[in-house]
Amino acid sequence: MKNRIKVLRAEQNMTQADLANHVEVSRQTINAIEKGKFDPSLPLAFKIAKLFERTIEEIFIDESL
Amino acid sequence: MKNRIKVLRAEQNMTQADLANHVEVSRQTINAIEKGKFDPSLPLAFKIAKLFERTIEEIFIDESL
DNA sequence: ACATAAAGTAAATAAAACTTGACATTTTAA
DNA sequence: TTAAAATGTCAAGTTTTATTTACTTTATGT
Repeated sequence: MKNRIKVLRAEQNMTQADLANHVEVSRQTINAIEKGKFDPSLPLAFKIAKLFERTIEEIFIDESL
Repeated sequence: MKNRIKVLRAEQNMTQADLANHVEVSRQTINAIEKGKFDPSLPLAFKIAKLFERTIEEIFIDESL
């Protein structure tokens, strides 16, 4: 699963730590998600989407056929 | 987290087992998700959304403030 | 009423999200 | 150019929770 978190962060001049604080996870969790090391839980995906005022599918790109 | 899976299933005359087969999880997993006992993983949420040709937010309703 | 399909639930397991801490690399900007 | 900030990474551990297996109850149709 890929995602556009990095660009959305950039648009808001937001650091990984900033985002982590806002959605209440560790900085490393954001980093790992951003790098595609694992997927966020659905609730966390919603939190992130809400913060960026986007839909989940606008942020996360499902790569399964 | 609530969801509209039950109605979407009904619209398609689909049983929990049918849906489970399509998205490759156990029937009980669908039942538990449907009853709100837990949330699906993000990949599973995408699978379900794709099957019903809906967006994730059209199916899953985030209740966090 | 009876057989069967469908749905519900509990307990156990498996899996994966998430944390912590530490350190290395890259970017920023002063 | 150098210090600080931001990012990347990795191991190891915790903990949450998704998912399964097995069993019970309810609905459906004949």
